Amino acid sequence: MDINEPMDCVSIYKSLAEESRLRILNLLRKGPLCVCHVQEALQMPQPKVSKQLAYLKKHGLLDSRRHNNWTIYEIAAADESLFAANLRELERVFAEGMFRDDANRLDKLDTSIACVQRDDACCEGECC
Amino acid sequence: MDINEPMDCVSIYKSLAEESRLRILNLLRKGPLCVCHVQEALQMPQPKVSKQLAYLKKHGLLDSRRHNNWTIYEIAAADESLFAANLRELERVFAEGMFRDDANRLDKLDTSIACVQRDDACCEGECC
DNA sequence: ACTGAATATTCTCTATAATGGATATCAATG
DNA sequence: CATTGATATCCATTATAGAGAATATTCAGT
Repeated sequence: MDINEPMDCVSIYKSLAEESRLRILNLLRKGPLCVCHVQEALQMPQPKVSKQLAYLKKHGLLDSRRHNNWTIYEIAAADESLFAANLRELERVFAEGMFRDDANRLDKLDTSIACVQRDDACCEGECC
Repeated sequence: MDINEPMDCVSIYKSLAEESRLRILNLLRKGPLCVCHVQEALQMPQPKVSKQLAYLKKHGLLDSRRHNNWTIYEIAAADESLFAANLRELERVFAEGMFRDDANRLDKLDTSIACVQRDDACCEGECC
């Protein structure tokens, strides 16, 4: 993602200027996730999560791939861009404890029966 | 400016998520300016410039001081913050030529009769 | 085909913020 | 004290985006 136009910058900043989207980035920085896990960790209604994920993808911050019934989202590769720089900064902010509750809920999901051992566990371990 | 709350991050990103505000930061990165010079360089209506400057000050990105009739705005000191990091990144983006026309108009103002030699020149050289 | 789970889209409502024009304030000067 | 230039605020309008509910789509398995 290369920055030439003002709109590129504005688009990135707009994408980052919403709390639920920052919370999503906080979750995804550790690795890809399916929508349902983001929904669980954020404790938000599914349409809202889906819409914000779509927003971030539309603006180039996320990639997604379909895996059976699940859509796996992950942070888009973004070396040397304004977005990459902000990811590094946010990493620092997140590490200081912002959105810790979300991260804790996600951690429980990752190692819990609900994700790993249920027969409807998604992605066969790829995303959890 | 220390970042602890999500709103701090969101507020900074919102502040940066508008083209005219980025154009203002591009002008101010070289030093303080009064409103009229920003207005000249951006070729925007005075109320719009004034409002965006007020917005940036309200959200902690700018400081201002009164000097006779003029209000001098400058970028707020922001070491070690998310804003500081983005200033560094924007410096790079601006240096690549974004908003070059604004910078050129400002350069003309800085060395022109209109600013330096007229008897209503502001700030006695402090800001131009 | 039908079902159910996962995800996406649509709709309406609401809140926020930007725009443009007019006007108000404020400080210096005549 | 009236005026002028510089700046700030107000108002009405418009545009954008988030919220919440309902519905649609997609896919695997039966």
